[in-house]
Amino acid sequence: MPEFPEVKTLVNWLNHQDFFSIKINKIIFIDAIVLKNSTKKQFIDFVCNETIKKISQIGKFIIFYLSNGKIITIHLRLEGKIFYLSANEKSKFPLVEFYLDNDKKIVYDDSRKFGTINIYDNYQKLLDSSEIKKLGKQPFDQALTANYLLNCFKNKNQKIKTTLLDQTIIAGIGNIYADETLFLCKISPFRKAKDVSLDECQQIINNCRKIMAQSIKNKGTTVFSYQYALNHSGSFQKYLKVYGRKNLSCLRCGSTLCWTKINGRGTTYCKKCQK
DNA sequence: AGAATAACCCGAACGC
DNA sequence: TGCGTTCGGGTTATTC
Repeated sequence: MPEFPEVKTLVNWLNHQDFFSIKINKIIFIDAIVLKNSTKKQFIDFVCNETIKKISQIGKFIIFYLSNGKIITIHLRLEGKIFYLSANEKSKFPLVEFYLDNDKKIVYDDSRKFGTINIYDNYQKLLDSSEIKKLGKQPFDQALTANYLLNCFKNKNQKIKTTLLDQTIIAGIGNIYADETLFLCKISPFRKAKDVSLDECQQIINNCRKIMAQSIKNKGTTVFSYQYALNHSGSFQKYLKVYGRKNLSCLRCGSTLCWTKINGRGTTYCKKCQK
């Protein structure tokens, strides 16, 4: 499932493609369920005859800047993908196809149909939108400090695993990197967030950054069907220490890794070395 | 108000 | 082979 490193990998890949400044001629909807703040007609009027100028990322959101100053956001949720294909190629689960003036198309593909696409008239409206405004600090933001985290955690009665998944605190951590970060920090996922110390907050930040940087180098983690482009997968799954290793031995102490659900999320951890 | 849970969705994996 | 059931996962809405 795409988290910050996987979205980063995708955005890097997209920024190396050749569709910039090429006119979008036509939009085909296979299923418009992904449109959250516009109708099909509004979306077509908004996008057609424009070009893509730049692509960036905020947390797990992908931001497309168009030639008219307008903005499209895409959130991949669980299974969303963006492909750049020849006009006559077909992806497996296309929902929206953007046909360009070069006989190619950009496809939003999503077997689960969980992803979201929103449009904004300008950058300020994006920043003021409910989906972006509430986001917390991004993993590599200088403003993500131990004191910031401690302050966010101090009244949280939730388990730390749940709190790490809260996008209003750190924007970009998902289930894989939450489990991996807690393992590296030797913190039990069951600990209450308010009981995490300042020093541990710093460790969470350091280890989260370390592991995400490694993942980005390896073009993300491929589990389930993640790929950042058609037939391009990441390889960071080879380096995961707990996620997906239920019942295997802990790489640090050798005891058997446990698996449980914490607020509905699968959680893998080492009972012996995570306190 | 804060926290837990249900709902969204459907392919894949599993059970019979 | 084929049908039915279960599961998962990010986020929001709903319930507790």
